[in-house]
Amino acid sequence: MMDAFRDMPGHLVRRVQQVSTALFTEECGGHDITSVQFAALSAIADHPGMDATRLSALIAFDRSTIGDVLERMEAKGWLSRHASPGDRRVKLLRCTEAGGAMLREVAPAVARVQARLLEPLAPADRTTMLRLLRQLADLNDAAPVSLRLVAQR
Amino acid sequence: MMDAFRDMPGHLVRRVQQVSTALFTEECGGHDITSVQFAALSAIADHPGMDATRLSALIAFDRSTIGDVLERMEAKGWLSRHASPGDRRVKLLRCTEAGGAMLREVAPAVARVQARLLEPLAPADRTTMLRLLRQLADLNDAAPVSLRLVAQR
DNA sequence: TTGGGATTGACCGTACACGGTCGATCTGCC
DNA sequence: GGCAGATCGACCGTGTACGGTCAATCCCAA
Repeated sequence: MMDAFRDMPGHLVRRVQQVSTALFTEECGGHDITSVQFAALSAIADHPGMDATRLSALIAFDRSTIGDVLERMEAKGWLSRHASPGDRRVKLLRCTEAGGAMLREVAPAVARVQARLLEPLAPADRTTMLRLLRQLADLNDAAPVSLRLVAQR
Repeated sequence: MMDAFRDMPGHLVRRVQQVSTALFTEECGGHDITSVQFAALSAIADHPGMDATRLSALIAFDRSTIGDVLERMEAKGWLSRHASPGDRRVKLLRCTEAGGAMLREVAPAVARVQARLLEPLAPADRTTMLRLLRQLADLNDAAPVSLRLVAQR
């Protein structure tokens, strides 16, 4: 079986991920933002005062990684982290003015990424693809242990 | 639009990638092999005497990364790198006995990963998903520049 | 034949993924 | 009231992604 891995769903998903990243970089590269940072900033703007653990569950992030991502975004002035009055362990996240401006600025480019990603499919297939992706993604049974534990609460 | 990014194809693809990785780790974690290393070893076994650049094009790898991956696999004794007689720049790749044994050993686990990844879909949808993924992945137009350049030759 | 452009692998820097640990802190249960 | 267990953020180690540079080498054309 020559090059059997080429038809494996796992490998294909990895390649589509590559395409997605490449499109994002092409459309938004000039704004010094990554797809991961956009998702995080977007979620923080929608849920002001959230802590990092809740954010990681919301956007399916590894808790170990999110600290670095937030630090980079804080350095760029897109968000603020301040201690929670009720719980001294927690740092609450808020989107700054600059962060909101960045979100509005890249929104059209992000929309283009999504459109271009599914563009090669027939219009009917695009809807199907979205439905199937959602089905696979929503299987937290298969999600990393760290995410699964959080999701159970 | 609350949490709009949750329905974006880019975000969904990222999450499916996560599921895929988690399944691979769960099934093959005990063998000290990653999905990336499996794809590389598999390709080398199918194409003995290939060089690293050709390998990176075949399995859609970044040329900058593949050196480290190969080094780790060489350290585990799964492959050998020796100079090409014709071109002193090139290092030819070959799968060792131990590498071949590892491939045979994990093959059933890798097959289970692929099955489990698509398991939540209806049988008819699995075929569709594979077709759509292939369609999106084969768009080298959208592939990273480094890969596109190699593919053009 | 020689020089310029292309190719190869090594390397660097940054960003992310994920499993794991640690100290500080909160919470529920006895 | 106090202690065990859970949680939070910080941190570490390894593996991967990707853009970029560099020296060595190859190849083609002038």
